[in-house]
Amino acid sequence: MARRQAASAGTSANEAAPPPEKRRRVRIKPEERYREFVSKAVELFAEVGFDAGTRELAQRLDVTQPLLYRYFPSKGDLISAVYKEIYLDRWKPGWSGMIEDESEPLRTRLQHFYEDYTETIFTPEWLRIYMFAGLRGVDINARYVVNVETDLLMPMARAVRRELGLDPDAPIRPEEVELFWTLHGGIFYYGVRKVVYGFACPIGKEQMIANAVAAFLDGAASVMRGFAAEDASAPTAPSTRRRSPGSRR
Amino acid sequence: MARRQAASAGTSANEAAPPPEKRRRVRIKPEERYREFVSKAVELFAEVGFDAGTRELAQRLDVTQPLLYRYFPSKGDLISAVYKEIYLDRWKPGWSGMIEDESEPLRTRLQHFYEDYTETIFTPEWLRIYMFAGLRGVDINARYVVNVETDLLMPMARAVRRELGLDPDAPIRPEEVELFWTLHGGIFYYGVRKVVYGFACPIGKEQMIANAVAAFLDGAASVMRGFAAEDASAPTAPSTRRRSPGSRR
DNA sequence: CGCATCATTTATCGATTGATAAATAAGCAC
DNA sequence: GTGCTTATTTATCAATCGATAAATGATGCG
Repeated sequence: MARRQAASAGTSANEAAPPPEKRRRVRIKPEERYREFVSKAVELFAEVGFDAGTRELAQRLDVTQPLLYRYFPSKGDLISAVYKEIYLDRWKPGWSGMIEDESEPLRTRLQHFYEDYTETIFTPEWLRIYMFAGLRGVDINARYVVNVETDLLMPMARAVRRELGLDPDAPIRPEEVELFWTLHGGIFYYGVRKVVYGFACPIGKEQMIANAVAAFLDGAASVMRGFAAEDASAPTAPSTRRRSPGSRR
Repeated sequence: MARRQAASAGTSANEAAPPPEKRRRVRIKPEERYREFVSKAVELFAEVGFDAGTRELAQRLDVTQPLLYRYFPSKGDLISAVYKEIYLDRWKPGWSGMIEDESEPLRTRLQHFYEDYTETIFTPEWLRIYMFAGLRGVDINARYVVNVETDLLMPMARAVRRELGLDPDAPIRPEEVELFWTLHGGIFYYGVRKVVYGFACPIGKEQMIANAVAAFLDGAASVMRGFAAEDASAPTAPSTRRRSPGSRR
């Protein structure tokens, strides 16, 4: 917790930094600089968090700190650019189609989807920035979570319904979405343990996905059949608060 | 991102803080002060993160900032005390017994356990400090994760084995632990979405647990029977790398 | 080559940080 | 009440933060 101590143990003459070291000043196209900045900012913020200093970022870029303010009016704007890079640019629109495309069996589709999805998010950059952003209280994570529901979990729910011979176009119940969240969250948390907490997971990613999907699909079937039975017995007012098969009390 | 601006728009005479406001100075027993400090530090660090200032903490305690350094040699020691409060003091040793006690059906036990466990961890303080600590890279989360495995997940694995008529004393395979992690992580992530990301979960905690446990127990049964079959066909070298029933490739 | 543009650097400000030393006073023992 | 212990405050330091203004020089165009 001690402050960074004086780097060189030389004469602490109180004035004049030891190595003035004329800087080498190269000019680079603005667009390329911008990309450099955002890329390194993603890396730095993922390591340290959004409290990382602009001076440290400039040092990693081999540039002076005020130059950052030519490209980003404030540190907040730099952070917004980082958000965009992680949340928007790395999202693949093909994922929802991948889940609903019926040319392969459901289990295989989910396996392939989650292998691809986790290849995107199981990196220190993605996971750590996602967690840092969530803790900062910005609404971005809440919005991302909405995307996950509409573009990933609801397609999954429809796919499972087709598999079970249930109506895929009937409105998806909140309980169903929540059920798929447990699969999604379980897989997500594997990445957090491995990548963020540095925990040595003894099982490979593919095998973990295979087991999770297998167990989930088996178990979800009966639960979702239960949901459908409830809907059939009371077809009106389909959304609000009703018992689920496993719930007591 | 702008720095905190001058609180009062009065005369910025450059010197002399506007309200000297003699402080009221009450003496409190050291032990009680210590508890006060840790308690408020938990609250503050959970909100802001461990970069929260010692002055802000002192202000919330209605005390001056240097007083903190009489109780904690450095800010790092304060953080350690916060860790202890969250990770150690809030862990209930009875949980593992709760899972393995066979006086109730397994599904009921898991339901009750997770209701109790989530009552402990589904608070802003617990979840946010857990995430902040994990991102700081301290080993505490990795150690906590070991505790979860040995005291929660492995008891669950044994319980399910008994349920299925399998040998509960045979060594638990890594694949099995990993399988229970998906249940645990799925439930955990519900709390993160709700408490940390502020996402409005449409389903109550109890109902979500009920559905997750029901789906998982159904699905886990077949997967774990598959594990046992593999063990039976090759009883030696039980641990390393083998196919699981759901895995392709 | 000379010149203008603008990417980059130097210098610096005011605020805030963790931490230390010394002065002060609240509360208990007598 | 007197006095001692020590919990608490006042004052202050050096480092670091985000941000701004002005000086500088690399590059491309004529």
